[in-house]
Amino acid sequence: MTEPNRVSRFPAPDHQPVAGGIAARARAAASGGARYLSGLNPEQRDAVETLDGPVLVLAGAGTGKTRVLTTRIAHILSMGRARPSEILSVTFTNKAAREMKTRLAEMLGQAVEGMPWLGTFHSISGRILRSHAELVQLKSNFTVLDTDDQIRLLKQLLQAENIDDKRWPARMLAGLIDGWKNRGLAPSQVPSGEAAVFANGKGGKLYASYQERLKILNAADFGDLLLESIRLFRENPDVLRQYQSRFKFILVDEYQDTNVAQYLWLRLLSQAPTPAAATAAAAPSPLVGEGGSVERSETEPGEGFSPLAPAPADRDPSPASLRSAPSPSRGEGNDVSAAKTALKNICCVGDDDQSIYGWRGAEVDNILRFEHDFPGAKVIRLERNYRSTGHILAAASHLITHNEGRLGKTLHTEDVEGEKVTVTGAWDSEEEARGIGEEIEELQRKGEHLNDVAILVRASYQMREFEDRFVTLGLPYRVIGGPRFYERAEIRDALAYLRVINSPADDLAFERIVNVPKRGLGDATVQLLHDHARKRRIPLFEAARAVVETDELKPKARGSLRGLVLQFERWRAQREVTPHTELAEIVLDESGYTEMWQKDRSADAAGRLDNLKELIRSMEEFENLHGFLEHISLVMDREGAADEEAVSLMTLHSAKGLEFDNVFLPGWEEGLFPSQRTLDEQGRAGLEEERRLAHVGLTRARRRAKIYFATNRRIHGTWTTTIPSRFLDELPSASVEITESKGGSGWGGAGGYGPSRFDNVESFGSSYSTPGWQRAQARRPGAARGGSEGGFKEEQSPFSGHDPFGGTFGRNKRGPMTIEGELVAKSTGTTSEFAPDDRVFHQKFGYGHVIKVDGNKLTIAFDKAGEKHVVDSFVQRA
DNA sequence: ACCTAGGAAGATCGT
DNA sequence: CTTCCTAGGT
Repeated sequence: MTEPNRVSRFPAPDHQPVAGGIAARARAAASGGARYLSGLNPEQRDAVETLDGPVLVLAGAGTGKTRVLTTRIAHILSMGRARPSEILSVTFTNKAAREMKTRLAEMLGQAVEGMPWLGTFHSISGRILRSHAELVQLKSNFTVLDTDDQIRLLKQLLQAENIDDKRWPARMLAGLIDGWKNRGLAPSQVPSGEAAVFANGKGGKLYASYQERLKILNAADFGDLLLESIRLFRENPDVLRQYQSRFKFILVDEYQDTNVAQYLWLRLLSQAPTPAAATAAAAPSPLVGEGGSVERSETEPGEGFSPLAPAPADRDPSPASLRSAPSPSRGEGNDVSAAKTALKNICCVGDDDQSIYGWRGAEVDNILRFEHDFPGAKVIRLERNYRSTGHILAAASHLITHNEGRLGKTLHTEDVEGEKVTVTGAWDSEEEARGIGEEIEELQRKGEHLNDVAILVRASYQMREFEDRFVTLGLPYRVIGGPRFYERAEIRDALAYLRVINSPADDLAFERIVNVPKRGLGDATVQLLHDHARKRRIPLFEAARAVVETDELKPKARGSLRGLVLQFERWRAQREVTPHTELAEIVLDESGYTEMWQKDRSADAAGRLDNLKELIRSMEEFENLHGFLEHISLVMDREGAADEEAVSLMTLHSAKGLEFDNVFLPGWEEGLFPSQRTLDEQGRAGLEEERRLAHVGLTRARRRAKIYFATNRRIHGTWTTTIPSRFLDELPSASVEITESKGGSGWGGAGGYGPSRFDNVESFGSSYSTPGWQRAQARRPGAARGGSEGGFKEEQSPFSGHDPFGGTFGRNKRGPMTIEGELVAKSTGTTSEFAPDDRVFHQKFGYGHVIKVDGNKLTIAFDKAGEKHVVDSFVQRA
């Protein structure tokens, strides 16, 4: 996959496009008078055609940002200004990278493999790091640790230091270390004041020993990918030079989300090669700067803008001040013109109003200071929105004006006014879900496609309610960016096996699976291995191999461990002769891992086995095990069948960059959105970020934006009354319509809920009086506590009108009852193939038995998930 | 070594 | 209401 040699073979003096290559094709595409340029508005065109010097494109939501980026690449190629491999193009998410590849492919006709340096900051950094791993004390097959591994490792360190991990949780330390890494700070660079806040001054030391451990484990965490490549560049100017001369053009997407480390990384790469290299590389490179780059490198890597000599920590530990620290050295000596020619052709695209990753270390400051950081930069604003109707855009624009400290853009559209943004109050979160469910069904009847409908939530725990509701309704949905595929336990276990095969020093992986499935190797055994390993400074696996030869273990454990060691050795040998997918199957099989789940009768066991199959399927795309493991933690995200009609359910964060005709925005309540925690921790800056998030949410909508809030929401399991979000008051009334909830009572309406709501329960008919229902109620003692197993809460909670069959009850005479009527009528028309007491299996809820049948709607008591109402096509006979 | 019950603590956002 | 962790029983 990656060719380690590729980089060192560079630089190639030849700028002629390779015949038949991507560039040639781009040229061909351009032959008709640059056809790809037509259809761009003047600003977009300017952004595409301004190739020299730094460019900042301020692109508001829906103004054609991605189009500009991809067209710009096409333009560079077709002008013959660079070859595909000389363009560095970074995005934040894999999704965005993929999107760009697809769009480019459309524009140029496949051949995007020719763009090797299009990817996320992390994947590109990782790739660079692997080529020079030994220079940062790693081996090229190093493991990328995810958050879970990170925490476990830190826990071990805390234990070793005898620090009470109750008082000083590993999570907190992980957060601190992440923060430091985001700011480009190595252990020695952390301001002592900050290093002291954890565990009575041990924070800095722990960070240092964590980094040491990582090297021993041949591992890097996410932050390291950037931090270590920065170090690589600084400590090895020749390596830096290679990349500097390689990349003729740099493009950055979502620049507003870059953190300090990413800024530094970009900054290093965007310099023209330093003099030492200039003689070698600059000559055949007429593209970069005029007359070669003879300027003194005001940026001797390491000094110039290093946050190493940052503001005294006691002045103000806020990131902003640390961030501004480098500026004096950067700005001083004002040889602006020199700096101008020293900088490469870097084009950053972003929108300060969509900066929503402050918590991850993003510095809006980066974009606000662009002109300062890249002197002579040209700033281009894209303000014409091609996405949303007038009212939606007006609402979003007006809302965001409440933020101070923005660069200021005025979005406008030539689209029709369209429908007003609706704001709907629901009594509680269940009603909210019900209301949205019904609105979606209504949209469906109007002929809308479910693919054009999205629900965007602030926090992922809001999703559950919708999922439950949609399962009940039989409404297809897909969760986007939910729990990451590779974060699932079974995937991580499987990967751990493969990791141990690939890299015997991977102690974390070994520890994870040494007793999974159960092999009788418990804490005591593992402890013994640890002692051995530490004493002799060898990996756990080696320790195991050695210990098996002694009689330190009880015979049973010893035999079991020996078996495991032998198995691994066999697998490693097989690796040479067996295709990696096959090997994976063998490993999962022989280790007993598959069997473990096959025997498991719990609800999700079947799903887990499916996931394992999917994992193996996904391995096919890679040449070998090594290549697969390299990419897995960075690139892997399951991409469900996207062509099926389904409502999309996701967080606001993961919605960035997407658009839908119909967007539902539930949960606009104080405390949830804006999130209390953000407010507490970041004050006004936090509030502004939340507001930007709201802005992002609204601008995802093309034709309909529907905001909801609930008056009561369950927080930590207890019902709490909430107040509507302040953001609602910040919407322009002319573009907003207050509507009544279709899911029941509505909040503002005359009196809302009366006691009469309950009166209606009886009259609602069959469902509550049927024997099945009563039996169900009788056999559910949990109901007395508030329905711990789902459903049946209406008994003691006057708030929740949970209706078994997905309709609405209550006294809303119009709409809802009709809908219910339809549903009931439909359901009684069909006869289900199921009967009470049938044993069934459900993809999501697992095994259970049928309590009641009503047409195609079943009431099922699931073994694990409690009682649910589902459409019969969702279950199968067990 | 394994399992279970029970308590305590805790919950954005994601490469 | 969850998940995580510990303690105690087998």
